Amino acid sequence: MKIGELSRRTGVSVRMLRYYEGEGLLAPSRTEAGYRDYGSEEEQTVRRIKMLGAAGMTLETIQRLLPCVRNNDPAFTPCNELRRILAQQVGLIDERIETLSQSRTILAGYLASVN
Amino acid sequence: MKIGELSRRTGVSVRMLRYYEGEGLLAPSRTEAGYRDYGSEEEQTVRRIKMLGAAGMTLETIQRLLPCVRNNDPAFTPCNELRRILAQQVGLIDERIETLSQSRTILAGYLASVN
DNA sequence: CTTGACCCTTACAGCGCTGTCAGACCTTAC
DNA sequence: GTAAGGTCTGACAGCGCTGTAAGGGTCAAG
Repeated sequence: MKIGELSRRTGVSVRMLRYYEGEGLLAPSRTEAGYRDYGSEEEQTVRRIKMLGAAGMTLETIQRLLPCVRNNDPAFTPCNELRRILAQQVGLIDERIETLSQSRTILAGYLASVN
Repeated sequence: MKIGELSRRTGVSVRMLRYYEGEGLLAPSRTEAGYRDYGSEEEQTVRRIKMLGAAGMTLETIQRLLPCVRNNDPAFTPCNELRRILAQQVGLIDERIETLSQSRTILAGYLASVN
């Protein structure tokens, strides 16, 4: 399928699909005319990228994760990597939540003092 | 005092002090030579900006808040504004925390499925 | 053949800061 | 007078996407 259709099916903008490719997350074949040609494999990948992205991961991080997620054959694991990265990401999120909570406390304090 | 000293005393970089001014949060007088000249009033303001900033507020938001915080004379309140903004900010933070929590759940799910 | 809908690449813009560099002046002290 | 250190303005860069626009091919239907 061509990029427009993939975009419609995944809800990812054409712009971003091309961007994914530029960042090395996607490598669709090309028609003779130079049009990107995606298979259902790629569609799957895009959905995964979208999920991981929704989880707050950077494209760069997702890229390191993708080769592991692609063949979820558990035997193929140069991907202890995977666990490490995921755990690290969770840690990162926890930090951010912690920071926000502190901010919340500060502001709530202000707010209370204005009552 | 000159900008360098204020920077040292508040821990805010010279760059950012000038930026605050550019954004209208600060308006130090100038010496004949054109040097910025800050008083203890301004130092106070910078500390407040720093706090609010640490609480995740945008400079623009802080700017709307400052005139209220400056004269904490509670009688002088065109600043019901203040309460409104603070409450709104807290809401914003809560939203972000909620989003992050969802992300965390997603990733933790992945992580568990890899065990 | 022409039109409209897609596709291609390249590149600029914006979010909200923050660092850094360049070119030039001021001030203090030796 | 000179040198060091502080200050001034203005401008470019980068973070990680994301939209948009320009200039130009491709493909299908009429």
